[in-house]
Amino acid sequence: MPELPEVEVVKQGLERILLKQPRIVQMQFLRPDLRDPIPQQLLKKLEGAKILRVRRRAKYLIFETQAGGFLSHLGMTGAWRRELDISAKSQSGLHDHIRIFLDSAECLIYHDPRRFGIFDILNEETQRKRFAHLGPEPLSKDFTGLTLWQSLRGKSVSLKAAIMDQKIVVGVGNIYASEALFLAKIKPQIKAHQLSKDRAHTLVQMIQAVLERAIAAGGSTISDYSNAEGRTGYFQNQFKVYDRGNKPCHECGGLIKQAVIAGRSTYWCSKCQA
DNA sequence: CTCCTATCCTGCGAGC
DNA sequence: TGCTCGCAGGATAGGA
Repeated sequence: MPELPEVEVVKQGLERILLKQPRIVQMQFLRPDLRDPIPQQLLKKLEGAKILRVRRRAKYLIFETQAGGFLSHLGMTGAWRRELDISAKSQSGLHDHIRIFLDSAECLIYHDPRRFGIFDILNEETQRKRFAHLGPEPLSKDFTGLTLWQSLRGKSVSLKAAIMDQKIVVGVGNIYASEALFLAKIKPQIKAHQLSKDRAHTLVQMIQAVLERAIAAGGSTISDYSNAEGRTGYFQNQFKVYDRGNKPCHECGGLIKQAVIAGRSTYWCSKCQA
């Protein structure tokens, strides 16, 4: 489901919900069988603590409490939603995995049909495991044409696979990789090391542009994404190439092509991205 | 090392 | 209408 813009929008929604720093009354684990088993005992220790703030790193949400932090990765189909005035005994939905009851009479519920998501305690070990290998944030000053160009040296993978590699830059997934390459007018199939410094500079600008526009549009809703307040995004209406195989390019009228690159569906304009 | 493939899951839409 | 098949926003282990 979510790439950086969607996770960022979820974060912003959670911030509004958690503005008054509610206390965790209870963490309830309905289905601990996510990608990795949820460390329930460690997380239970956060009961009673106030949630101080929510951050985002890459596609992870990080919740900070008085007693330590925890993290959430939405995988493909993970979603947080808020419900009001429900009890721990109330019926849960089929794919509801976690419920966090707050002293504000609200409840945060994590829902994830495909179970690719991650929910974990935040400590030195998990930070190392989850974050140590991650590259720069695409919207930060650490991500420039020069740093991207340098990190692609010697890489023979396709450029599209490279910008989806979280070690090169975080947050860019399958949709925004195709969209950014279209805006930069670069063919996704070229080898990563073939990108010139000039075009690396352009690509960085276009990655940043597409992510910022998507955040402003509330993210992209393909089938089931919505933010924590239940609102869907509308950036999917602005896709230039993603999911537009065999359709005309909005810019030049040329044919949008589709192929599998590094195991993922990829879209590009046969004329704009020569 | 680097790169590629298969895999973890469920749900949904296309096509028959 | 009902079935099967292929594919879906991510990340990683394991093999070449």
